[in-house]
Amino acid sequence: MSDQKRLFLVDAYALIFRGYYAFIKNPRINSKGEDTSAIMGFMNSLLDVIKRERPDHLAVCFDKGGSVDRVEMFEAYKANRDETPEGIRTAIPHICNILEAMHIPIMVKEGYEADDVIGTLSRQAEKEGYKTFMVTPDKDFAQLVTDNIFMYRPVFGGGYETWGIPEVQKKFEVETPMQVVDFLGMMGDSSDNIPGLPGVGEKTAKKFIKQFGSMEGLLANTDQLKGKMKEKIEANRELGLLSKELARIMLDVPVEFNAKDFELDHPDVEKVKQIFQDLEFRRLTDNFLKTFAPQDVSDSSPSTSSTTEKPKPTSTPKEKKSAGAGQFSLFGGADSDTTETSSEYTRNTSETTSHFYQSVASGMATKLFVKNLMNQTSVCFDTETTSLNPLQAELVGIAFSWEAGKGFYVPFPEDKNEAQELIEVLRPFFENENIEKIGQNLKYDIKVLAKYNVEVKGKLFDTMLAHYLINPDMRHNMDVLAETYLNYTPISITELIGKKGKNQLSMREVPLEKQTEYAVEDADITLQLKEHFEKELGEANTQKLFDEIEVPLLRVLADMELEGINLDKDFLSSLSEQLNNDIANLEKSIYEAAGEEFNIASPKQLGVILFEKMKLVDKPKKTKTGQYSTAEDVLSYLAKDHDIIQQILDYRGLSKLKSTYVDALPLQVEESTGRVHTDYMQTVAATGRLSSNNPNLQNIPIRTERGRQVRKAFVPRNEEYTLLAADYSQIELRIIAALSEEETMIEAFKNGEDIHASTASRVFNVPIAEVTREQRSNAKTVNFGIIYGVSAFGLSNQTDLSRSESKELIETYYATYPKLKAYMGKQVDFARDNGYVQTVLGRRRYLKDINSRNAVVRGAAERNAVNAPIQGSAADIIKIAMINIHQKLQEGAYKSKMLLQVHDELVFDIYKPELEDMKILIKTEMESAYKLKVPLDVDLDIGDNWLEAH
DNA sequence: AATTGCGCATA
DNA sequence: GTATGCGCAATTG
Repeated sequence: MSDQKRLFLVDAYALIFRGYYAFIKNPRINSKGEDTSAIMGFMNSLLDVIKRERPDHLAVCFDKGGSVDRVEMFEAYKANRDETPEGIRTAIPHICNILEAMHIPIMVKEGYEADDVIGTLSRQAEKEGYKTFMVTPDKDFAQLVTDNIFMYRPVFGGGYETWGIPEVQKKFEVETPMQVVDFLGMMGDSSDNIPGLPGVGEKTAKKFIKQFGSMEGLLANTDQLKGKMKEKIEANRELGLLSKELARIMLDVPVEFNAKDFELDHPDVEKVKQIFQDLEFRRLTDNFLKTFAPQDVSDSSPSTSSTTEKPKPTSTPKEKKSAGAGQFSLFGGADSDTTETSSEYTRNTSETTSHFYQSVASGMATKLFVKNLMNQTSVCFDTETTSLNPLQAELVGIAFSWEAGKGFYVPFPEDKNEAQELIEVLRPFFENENIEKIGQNLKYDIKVLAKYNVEVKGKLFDTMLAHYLINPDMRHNMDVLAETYLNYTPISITELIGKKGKNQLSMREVPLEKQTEYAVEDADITLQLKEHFEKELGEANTQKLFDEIEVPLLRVLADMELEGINLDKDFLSSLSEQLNNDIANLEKSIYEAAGEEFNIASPKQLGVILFEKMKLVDKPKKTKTGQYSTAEDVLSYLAKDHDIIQQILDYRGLSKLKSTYVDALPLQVEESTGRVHTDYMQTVAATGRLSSNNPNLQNIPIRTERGRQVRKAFVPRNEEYTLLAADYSQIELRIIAALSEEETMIEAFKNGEDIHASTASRVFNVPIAEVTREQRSNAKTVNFGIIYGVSAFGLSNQTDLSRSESKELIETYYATYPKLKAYMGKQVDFARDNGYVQTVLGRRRYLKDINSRNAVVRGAAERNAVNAPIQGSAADIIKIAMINIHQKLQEGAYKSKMLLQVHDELVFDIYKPELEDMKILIKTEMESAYKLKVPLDVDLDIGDNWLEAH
């Protein structure tokens, strides 16, 4: 560890904003009526940094008067930023006073931004042999990073991450941090109003950086570009260069780094105490005194871990992280869970890690292997197949691992009979109740094995599901997990079988040796991930969710997917013909009205016809890409004045219907079963819902008469069966009523009232019998809106009400249901304090933006805080119902099957003789899945197709 | 052949 | 206002 001096440069406004918004919903106001939120927030961060890092040198940098140079270059620079809030402006003088009393130097330079001051100072310090840490969340600073200059970014939930050169290289895909300027210049930055190059976003910018290295490189080589992109860039040379200059942090601010002045000195304790007292800070005073107590701080500081590392924190991260090993926190006292220790490392791969992977080829060896396998208590396995579609997949091999770094691969013969013989040898393992099976996305393996008539029994541990509960917002690919948690890069599948498309190999064509390396590595890594996640699941609720909901559900979903649903192809093809007719007719009259033929489906061409040729409107609305907007709402508005518009809308509707459903669905019928098998994704929706794809059976039309017809194509297995649809009535509204304990609403549900009419009767103050259709409809819109976190603006867009009428309606609504309002506020407060919200079963959704200083971003997080527990609890409840129903169906050996889930609805193929039993079983299980203060109500419908069963 | 934005289907 | 997935056009590789 070096004993290089460490300088911390704090980006004051960034931390002040963060602090201020942390308290925005319940601001700190002292008895003098001063809003002290910003001061409190900032001081907490500052003390936190000092406590964690014990810098020897520290300064706080402010902006002053904005950047004269930048505004001179570009008038709009930062023009669309909100004005500084009152609470922040008044805080600044106080903060300066405190810093002064703490003997912490304040660096400002009129006409320069803090970025520039920090940039300049960090370079000067570097020359004098310092390591500099720029304390800021702002990504722009990445351009300043060098071997000796780091970003020290606060991350949500407390803690910091350090960005050195490797992090910047990775994050921005650049070779040197300096290229971040080119990158930002190319793609622009809307919050700073850096325009960027038109048509260049993140992807293209990264590509250009790799290809040309810089903005100048790009502009000098536009001859290598083609088409539209070439034109646009050549036409915007100046803009590009300007953008780059705007993005560049200046390094020549007339300030001077004087080591002596920046030394972290002892504060004038009395003076600071006095100021804090005037501001009425109690806890902060304690915190301050502890931070500057002369003794060893790491023992007294509450946030430090109990490990007895030396109190003096270490310097720049240097250690190599070893795969699988616990992370060693490089900043002595820092919280190791949230401090990301970086980084001069290369990631491990199978080439740099010792391992023992072996294939088990001969019959004799296989028998010995299975004998060994059966002695294990917990084994990770992974199937390799010829297809991602489990119904078409043939086994190519199965990898097993039960010890990190070791594993075996059993290759499968191509001959079906021989393969079946081999699986019989392995059957005892899979069907053993006492051996735990570990895997990544086990639903897939279970489905593949089911096709070989093998059932996977015993306890399961799915690393993908585990990670979904631990961190629902991340992706859960094994490759990503391995890199994140094990610092290990597995062999990529493309390395083995090539890019998707023409020359892609089947796994079968890969040499055995490579199959073994790849497959066993997967099993090995998954096993190691399991060990990691097992600990993280520790939280009582999460563990329970995993064991009692997600893992059992995986088997249920596998069965539903294997079952599929019967589709009436003939019906769809006749529907398709009808649609074709109608579309052709519309097409004809549209071309007539327009006077020419064009692609109606192309918004671009359509816009030109409508607004340039026909000039239907004086000043047409444009989209942000500069085209005429032909969006639904714009056109609907014009529809009553122009027949052609209505025809275009009809055309669009019918084409969409035809292409997305009527023509697409029959193509998804699985040849081997003659049925449609959707794939439920258990780990994509952040709220805990399932999603469905290939095909998506959760968005089959129902609202319009025409669209609804598609549902007729979903039919029972045969004449002996009927379809049954069971859906929860108003489940989300019942949940919010129950969780908020809003008695008025709870009573309405208990009495079985029409909840929207009931709401209307109360907010419009009329007897329930006299509620008009319009009143009920408006009440319904608000009821739904509440679940999403309504605004008056949103409501007036959805109803005929004006903005002020909407506002009034919302206020009356809250007055009618005061506890509902209180509940929403509580959720937001909880999120602010804890960084997450949770469902009835403790499923968490983390909301990193809940304290954002951007009002729009923060607002979205607040709506999430209200919506996620509602939507997520509903998802929890139906999952419980599915598991219980599935179990009952198995226990009773019923022929009836559960086929589909559509968020609040379950669809079954019912064997007619079982119908009465099923009605009772399904309704009972769904209504009793979870006990709330409001009864759950389920509607059942039966029919010869999905439309009738509704 | 793959990515992006738009528009639109569901709960 | 929440949560998704998919088809098409447009644009490039």
